[in-house]
Amino acid sequence: MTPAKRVRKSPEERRADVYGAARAIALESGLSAVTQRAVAERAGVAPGLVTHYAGRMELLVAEIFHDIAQEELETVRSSVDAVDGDDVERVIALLHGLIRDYRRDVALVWLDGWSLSRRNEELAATLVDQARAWEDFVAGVFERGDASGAFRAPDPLALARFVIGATDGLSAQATVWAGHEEETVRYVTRTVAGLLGIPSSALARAAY
Amino acid sequence: MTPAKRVRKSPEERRADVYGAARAIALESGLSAVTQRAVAERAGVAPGLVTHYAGRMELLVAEIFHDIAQEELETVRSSVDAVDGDDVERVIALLHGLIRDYRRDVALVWLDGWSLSRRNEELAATLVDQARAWEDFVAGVFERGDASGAFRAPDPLALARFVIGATDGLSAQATVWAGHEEETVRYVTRTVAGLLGIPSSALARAAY
DNA sequence: TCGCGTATTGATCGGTTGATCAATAGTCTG
DNA sequence: CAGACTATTGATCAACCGATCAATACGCGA
Repeated sequence: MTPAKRVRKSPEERRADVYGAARAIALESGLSAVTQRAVAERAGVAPGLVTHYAGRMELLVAEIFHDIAQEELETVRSSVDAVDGDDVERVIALLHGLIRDYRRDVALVWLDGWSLSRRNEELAATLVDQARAWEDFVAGVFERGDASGAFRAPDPLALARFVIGATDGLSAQATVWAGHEEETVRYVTRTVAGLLGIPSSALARAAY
Repeated sequence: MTPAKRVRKSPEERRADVYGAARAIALESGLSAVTQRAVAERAGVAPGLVTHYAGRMELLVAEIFHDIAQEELETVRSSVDAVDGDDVERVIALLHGLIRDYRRDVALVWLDGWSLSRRNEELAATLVDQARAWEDFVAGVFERGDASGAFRAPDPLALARFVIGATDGLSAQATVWAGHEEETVRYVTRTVAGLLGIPSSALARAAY
């Protein structure tokens, strides 16, 4: 056994390596696959270095979840903010982000998160934070449209919870109705549009 | 160490003990807590006896999940069948069963199931079966109401998937909107009623 | 009451996990 | 170029996991 050649990097760079590896594993194989040894191997590093940078593995898992959830929120947020049309089109963009562009890997990470949070306090706290952030964001889109008179949303927060819950649940079931994604996406979009009182003509205009 | 006194039971009875213990653990602490030793201790039995009756632990987990999911389906089904009113009242009863009477422990078992199914083939198959059974049941309720003219449900299966997905997702978020259960339940009920074209007068009649 | 069939035990194995830390070796500084 | 600082290693620990099976002893039928 010849000892592996060492490469010495700056703490920041190495930390980025480790977190990047953990993130990739989470997206590929789920949060529960983010183990010390798996991360170490993927990062091309000794197991001890992972906990050296992460502290406890539970913290690493929670932080990775935060990063993944946060990034997806930002992605959808910016795609909604990029809309220069009216508030109806913003809602369409939001629903696209929530469903059509739905990333199965991210959905599974959320699923693992809910399941794992029972045994990981930090993860549980992070999960609640992220869920709240999503609620605020989605409710904000509804609220704005209601204020501008583009559609009706008397209870934006309740509707936000409903829409988020529905899309979360539906993506969990993705394994079941594999092959019916397009159909389901269209159905959800039309349903939410109906709830907001958005006429079908506006939907058609937005390529639906 | 004095050896524990043995009690000899019929295989059927002992099997029931073991499965009962596994079921209780699953409802209390989640599917991932259903381990050989935990089940053995709870059943007051040696670890070896658990696998002796269950075969592999993965099979036991899958069977336990099946039993829990199946029983809840039957509970909701019979509460809907017990309605002697019209089809609108059947839908109300269905939604009550899906949401208001929602059992958090069962919801968490479903959550664990989705998460664990990635590493447990039998569980994955059982999960798909149960999800289909729920879809069929809920779609059947909508279909019947549509046929009788009590409400409109042009695409019962798609609506069933939507409603189930929404309630699943919402129950996953239960920790987040703790304290807002009643509000959310009412909102979902009114929303689904709206989708079916059920007038608010009919809802009011059913105590909503 | 005895004996036999079998239900039951519990120690054991190989595997996984997270955490720890003395030893090692890069690399920057003086 | 020498030395010190510190990033990195990897073996090691205890705790868990599922699976196995020879040994044991319970309790029914004769």
